Amino acid sequence: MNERQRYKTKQREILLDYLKSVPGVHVTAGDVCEYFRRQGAAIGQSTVYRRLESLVDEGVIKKYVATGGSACFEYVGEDACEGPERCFHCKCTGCGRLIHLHCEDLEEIQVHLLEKHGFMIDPMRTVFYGLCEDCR
Amino acid sequence: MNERQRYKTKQREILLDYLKSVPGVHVTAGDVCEYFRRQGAAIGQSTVYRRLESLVDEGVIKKYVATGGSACFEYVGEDACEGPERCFHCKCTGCGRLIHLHCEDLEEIQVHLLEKHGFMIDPMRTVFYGLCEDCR
DNA sequence: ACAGAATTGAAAACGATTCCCGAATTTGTT
DNA sequence: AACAAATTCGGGAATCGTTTTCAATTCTGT
Repeated sequence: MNERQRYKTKQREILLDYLKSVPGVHVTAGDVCEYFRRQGAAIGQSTVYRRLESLVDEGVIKKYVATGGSACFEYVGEDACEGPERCFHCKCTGCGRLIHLHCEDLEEIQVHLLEKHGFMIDPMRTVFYGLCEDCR
Repeated sequence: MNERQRYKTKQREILLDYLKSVPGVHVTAGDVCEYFRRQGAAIGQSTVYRRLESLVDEGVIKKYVATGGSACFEYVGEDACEGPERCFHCKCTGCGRLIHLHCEDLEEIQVHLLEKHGFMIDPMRTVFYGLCEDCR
């Protein structure tokens, strides 16, 4: 529906580069701002927030809820979930690993939620929290 | 270690009474304040926040957190139909509402994730993000 | 009724995030 | 290269939800 164009700007690029450089690490918007401030790089904080949000929309990074604090972001590795729309993610609260799932059965919950509960889930923004195989 | 005494005050009592009167319903601190303001009841907002927090500590109510918006609270009834552990939450990115779901079909995804992917999802921590019926 | 401890409420402080808006940048088109 | 339109930028102000401050009040056990 909403297919407006994305401009690729310097700010967006260095932000993504930074996130890629710290894989598996939770980073807050504040962390990002501070990092770039130290670097002397020019990114306003509003831009940081804006770009983080759009990267989440694109499924390139994941956003996590920090209980009583600021949101955390993390780069979704290259291990390509071909088309982020079709891919779910699980975050292990034990080891912190981010697990990619492309499973057709899981897509049923999208259908189920939509048809039975009228809720249209957004896989790009949704993360399952729990324990991975190793951590149990 | 820290076993300080709790005083039972009028404010604490009417707050808990209110929460008990709306079982299974998500209530924000703001909701509570507004409700009491309408009632003409005397509870300052700081007290609302403080008492909500201590009720959470005591395990009397549950607190739910999601990105973008205020925390929700819910009374954990004695009857408490199979408890909050058996219940999923959907957060509408449109209106910001946090929606409760206890649906047996949804529990299948727990089973599925566990058996097929070895991942043990924690419903208490997991929130589905997307659009609710009204917002689509 | 007393003393000490805990709670209260109003206002201020606070941190995280969003909004505003004029300026700058990017893109596709001549 | 020059242009116009769309998008993004950044700095500060504004907003939101929540916590803190502090003097006054209320609760508890004795």
